Amino acid sequence: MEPTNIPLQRRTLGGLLRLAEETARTRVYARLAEAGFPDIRPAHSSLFRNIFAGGSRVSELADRAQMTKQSMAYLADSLAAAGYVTLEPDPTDGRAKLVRLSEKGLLAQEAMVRLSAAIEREFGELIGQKEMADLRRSLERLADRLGALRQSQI
Amino acid sequence: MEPTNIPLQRRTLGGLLRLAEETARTRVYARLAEAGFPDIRPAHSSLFRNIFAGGSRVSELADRAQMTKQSMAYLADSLAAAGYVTLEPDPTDGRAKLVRLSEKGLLAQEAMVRLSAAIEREFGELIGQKEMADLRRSLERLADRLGALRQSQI
DNA sequence: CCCAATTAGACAGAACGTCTGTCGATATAT
DNA sequence: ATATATCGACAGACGTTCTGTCTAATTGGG
Repeated sequence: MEPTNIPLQRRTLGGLLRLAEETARTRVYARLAEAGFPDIRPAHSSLFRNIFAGGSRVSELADRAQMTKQSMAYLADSLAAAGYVTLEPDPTDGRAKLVRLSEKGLLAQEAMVRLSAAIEREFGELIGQKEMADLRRSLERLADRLGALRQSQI
Repeated sequence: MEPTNIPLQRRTLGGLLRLAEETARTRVYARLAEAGFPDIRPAHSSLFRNIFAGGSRVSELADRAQMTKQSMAYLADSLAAAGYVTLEPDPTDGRAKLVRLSEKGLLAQEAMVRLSAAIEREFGELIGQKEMADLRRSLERLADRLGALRQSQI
């Protein structure tokens, strides 16, 4: 029997990215639950990642997260039900709704950033902190260039 | 007004990985559709990634893809309906079902690998081919170490 | 050889996150 | 002042995953 058991010789870039991302995501949300934030799910990160300190509108958040207003409204509602954000009418625009992080929401956001950094350090222990720093820098550069592309195409 | 408009100063590792992965995924599946395989969706990659040339069982595929047998069976059924795989009873085990790539399925798998390589090259044009090669090597090392961890924990 | 335990998959039901399409209310610009 | 655009709400759908339960088939220990 030949040792041709590996389905794909060269792993795809997408597969490699996905494995790293999924591992990081799983760890972050598991520890977030242990830390007292069990009702925050991965999808909520599009809100936490994009909200401003003074509050943001749903459509503003949807724009930045590159998703529909409906989807973002669904996330905002579920986070409001769990007490992470408050929803108030925007005084400057009668149509709009302001999403604002509550005290608990701020703590959760801080915990997410802290846990993400911890997992980055753990990855660094596996491949070396210097190599991990290089990896981050490359991903940042890639993200910047891809973002620039997206801007210019609009 | 302060320029404190960026919600998070330091982008999280997960966010960076997700952006790269999502961009690669979107491009691969858009071009796959243009190349004549419009009914292949991202979820199907867990099957294409893990299937052996001689065919594989559903539970074998589910194991390797780290998902439930039900989920993999659903993917296999939908790919069978679109003609990418055939489902035959396994002659060596009356309970089992063999999933095998059809001619069309093989072509699709090749196209996916080819497109993935093309997008990797495009990313390399953005950040430099050498830096891209380093990035891949780091991700491969990380994947290997994470895989080793997972093995030892079972 | 038989019975118990395991394994392969099927089926039903649910949850989650996303989408489209339509709608009323409010702002904005000509 | 009216036409157009925007904000969010509502209803409905789809894709992907999960749990839980079930039958059929296989395997191993006594």
